[in-house]
Amino acid sequence: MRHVADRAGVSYQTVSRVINDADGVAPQTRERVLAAMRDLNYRPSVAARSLARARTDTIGLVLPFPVDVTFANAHFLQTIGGVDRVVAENDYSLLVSSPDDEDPALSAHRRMVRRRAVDGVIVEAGMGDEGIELLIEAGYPVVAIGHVAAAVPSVRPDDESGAYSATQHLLALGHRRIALIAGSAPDNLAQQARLRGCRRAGTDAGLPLDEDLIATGEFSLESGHEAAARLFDRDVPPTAVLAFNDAMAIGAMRLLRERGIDVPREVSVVGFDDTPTAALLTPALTTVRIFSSELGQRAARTLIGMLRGTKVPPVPAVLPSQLVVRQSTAPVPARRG
Amino acid sequence: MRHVADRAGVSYQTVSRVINDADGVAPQTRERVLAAMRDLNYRPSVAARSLARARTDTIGLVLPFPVDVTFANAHFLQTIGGVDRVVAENDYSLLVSSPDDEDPALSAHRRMVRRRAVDGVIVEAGMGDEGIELLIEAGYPVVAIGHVAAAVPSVRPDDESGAYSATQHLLALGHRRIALIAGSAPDNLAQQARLRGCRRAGTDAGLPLDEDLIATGEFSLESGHEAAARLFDRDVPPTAVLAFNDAMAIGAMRLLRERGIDVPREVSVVGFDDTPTAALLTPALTTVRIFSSELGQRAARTLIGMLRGTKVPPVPAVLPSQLVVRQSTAPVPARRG
DNA sequence: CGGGATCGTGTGAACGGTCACGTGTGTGCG
DNA sequence: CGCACACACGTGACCGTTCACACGATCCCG
Repeated sequence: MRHVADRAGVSYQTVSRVINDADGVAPQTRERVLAAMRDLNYRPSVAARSLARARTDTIGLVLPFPVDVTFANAHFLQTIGGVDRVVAENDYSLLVSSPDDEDPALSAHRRMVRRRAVDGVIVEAGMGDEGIELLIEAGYPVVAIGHVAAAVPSVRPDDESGAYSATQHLLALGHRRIALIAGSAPDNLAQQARLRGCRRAGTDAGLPLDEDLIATGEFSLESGHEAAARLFDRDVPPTAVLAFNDAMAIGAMRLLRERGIDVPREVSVVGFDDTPTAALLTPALTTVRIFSSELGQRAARTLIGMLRGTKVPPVPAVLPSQLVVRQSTAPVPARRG
Repeated sequence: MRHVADRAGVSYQTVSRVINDADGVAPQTRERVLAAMRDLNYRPSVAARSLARARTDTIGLVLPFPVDVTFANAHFLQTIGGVDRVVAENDYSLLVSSPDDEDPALSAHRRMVRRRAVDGVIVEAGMGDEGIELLIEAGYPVVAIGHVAAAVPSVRPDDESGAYSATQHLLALGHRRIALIAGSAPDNLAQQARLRGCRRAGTDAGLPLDEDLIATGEFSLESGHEAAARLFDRDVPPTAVLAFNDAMAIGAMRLLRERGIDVPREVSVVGFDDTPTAALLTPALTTVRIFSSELGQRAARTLIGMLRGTKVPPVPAVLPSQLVVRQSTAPVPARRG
């Protein structure tokens, strides 16, 4: 309905100029056009615009899990919050796609590819990389958040060194029986990096970790609770627990409280992520901070940069992680008997 | 690049037919076209398609808060999870827009309107209705989730009766000093409905609520904790607490535990929403179930129905809420002294 | 006082699809 | 054996923008 708009005197390409505030349009003409647009309550059509410009100003976000489970994880919550902010600041829209039940590994990507509706895609690493390959084949610029093997730019926390320093911290406090509550997907790269960090800290200190003390959970509070239950049912229970996210650490703390085991006097607990609630617990949780929101922001900025023509090499940007020592860790209690 | 596709023998409108699997195309031709599409790795352009069809097959979702705070609320998590599922099932895409800091009440809606990129909009009620009006003026079909005054179809839980039955439950257990932990936005309609329900339960029983025992929070665990602290600092503390969401109820329970007050023996606690974790607490939380996911699904279905031509009157669909009695409520302890 | 920049605006052709038709085959029927 | 009709496919126009140009004024300067 642009011929309606040029009822305001001029011909409709001039209106286009005004909209894209290109130069080469007289101030008064501009005013006239703007007024007409306002009067007629005119909104340009993105469809036509993106057809002509061959871009949509929309970026896609593919989630590793259904919306309700993805966002239940505080880390994803934060990263995606960061993405959203940057995306909005730069006047892009955000199109989300989440996997369905039938094909968790690929459906979200596939849906994103099928309709050519976005300029680029941010993917939260979670499952394998086949989905990412799909997107690349389809010609999308892609940046990943988290640990991926695919040859795309990515941003991720330094999982290994985070795990390393957390373990080191516990070792320094005298702990020898350190339990891990890891994730249950052995092929997850972030998971592997963290395990590597833990083990390396052990061997570096000449005190290798007890592999029997590795339990797994689903990154939920409940699964942390259950994993802790298994660990503390053992004949010789651990004196410290390092969980691979805060939710599981909180679950473990809950179990310890139920069993009347004091944290940190009897058992130390360390989390991962530094969720907002970590600081508010009693005792406040010692945890590895990974700057989730920054991760998301950085990913979004990288992608937008790529869309604007910046060449970005397909290497991961690694953001440092940082151990935040609070009240849930303490020296190992003196051995009795 | 459709002329590339009809390298496969036919002329490019036939390809269009194949894509939209319209009838009137010979099976073998169809096969030939499909093969060609596959060979050339062809994907139709949504832009062109939506230009020609005057629809985008995308629905917009406007959030009441930034992504990270919206999804931190379990209720929103569930509703939007429901929306997402239905949207995906019906082959629509989901475009999300969240408010920025400058103009929380309108920016998300405005951004949605500016680019005419969606066929219809689902809005999570939160702030006022001006944003919704904006969308209506722009000509969008809109359906709201939650309590709104605007003349649009909406789906919402029965807040009033939920609050009513929760209060009634506490009264029936003999509680007389019932504290409320409400939200802090007095003009929120859901909030008002819940308060109305509580009060009505009181007056119906001839035992009006003590208005002094109404504290407010921000629907977070921490704010529930703080509100409870204020309530239990009083000379004559309440014997029951009804929080307007589960997170605040959990916060209250945490405070009570810190103070050595047993739930439910000494104080009963009731939540609202029936978050998945509510059942997993110890003691398991008595709470008002509001079927959040169904709310979202229903909203999405309604909107999609509207997009397909169904006329939907601008009245709210009210889903019943239902009190789930678990272990956090018990008869008021016998008065001592 | 005329000619080349420069500025403001109009022109035509895409962009990649869909849709309402029109046309050429093959089939069934009288 | 010829007619009507269904079916398969091609034709042209259009959806609402942007873009590279062409064009006519205006301006500056020699």
